Amino acid sequence: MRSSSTGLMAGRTPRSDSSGRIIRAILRWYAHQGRSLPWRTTRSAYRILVAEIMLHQTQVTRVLRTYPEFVKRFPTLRALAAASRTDVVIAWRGLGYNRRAVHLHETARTLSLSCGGRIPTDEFRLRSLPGIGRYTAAALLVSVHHRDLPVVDVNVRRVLSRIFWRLQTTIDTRPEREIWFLAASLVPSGRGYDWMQALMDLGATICTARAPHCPDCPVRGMCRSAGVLRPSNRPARREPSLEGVPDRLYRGRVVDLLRARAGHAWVSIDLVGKSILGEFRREQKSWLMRLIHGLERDGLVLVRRTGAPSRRTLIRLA
DNA sequence: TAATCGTGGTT
DNA sequence: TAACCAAGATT
Repeated sequence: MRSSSTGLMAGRTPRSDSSGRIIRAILRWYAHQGRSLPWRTTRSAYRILVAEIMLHQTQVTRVLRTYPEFVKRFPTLRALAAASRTDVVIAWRGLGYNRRAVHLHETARTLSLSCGGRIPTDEFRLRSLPGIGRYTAAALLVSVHHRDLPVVDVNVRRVLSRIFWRLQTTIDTRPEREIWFLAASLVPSGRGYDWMQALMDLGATICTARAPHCPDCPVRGMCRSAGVLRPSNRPARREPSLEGVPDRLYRGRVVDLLRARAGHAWVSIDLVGKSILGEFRREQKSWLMRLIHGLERDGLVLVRRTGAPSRRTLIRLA
């Protein structure tokens, strides 16, 4: 039975009468227009875990470039656990958010020690793992065990917000908790997996953030925001930067440099500074050290100081 | 709960 | 180029 008739949405969500039609229309669309992705055809919980972590805040097209090679290099959870962190970070190249590689590696080691190499079926055990939060725990339970649970990511939040509320601009969404509540009432029984994938595909290809393609949408006739969303003019937030280049980009450059020199042991921070800045001036040293200590905190690099007389600071991948 | 953190690509 | 964006996590 479709959830539209369960009464769970009483008084809280608009159009509860038509949600069944909306669900069916989206599932039908997904059956024909859904994307074909490698982590949708595997039965391996490990491979699904890798994909989910890689997909955090990362476009599918970018994950597609790295994922196949990564799971070929580390075909099982145990293989990943047995690898060195350096090798895992190197294989992570091109994905960004390098801390995710550290977290994934930690998770692999934890699970192969304590859970016999199995992915937990318990939400709270999953969420105790580094880098796994509410979204990822739910996504894993749905993808691996085909549980009928709500899963809310940025796509689902955007799509459901637009369908069920009449929004003004493309950046508007309803609050997180409202969407989780609504999402829980929509999951079609026995089809939670398809439903999750369908919503994400719709959000990624039709109901996109900046320029939704409403005419192509399977629920254009039932969506409260279809055709009415205006672009927004919200001012952007400033971020710390050195001469216009945000710090976060330099972080990535430091890791890239170390990746390229893997096996060459330690690199002095003067060389690091020169490499990423071109010219490394004395007054930039404290800035660079702050950057490097951040990487150290994240478990990405090791820092070592040599004694007198040279007193240099050296770093390498952890 | 909202703000912050954090990469790399696109527009 | 600056602003925006992408299968979030954390505090």
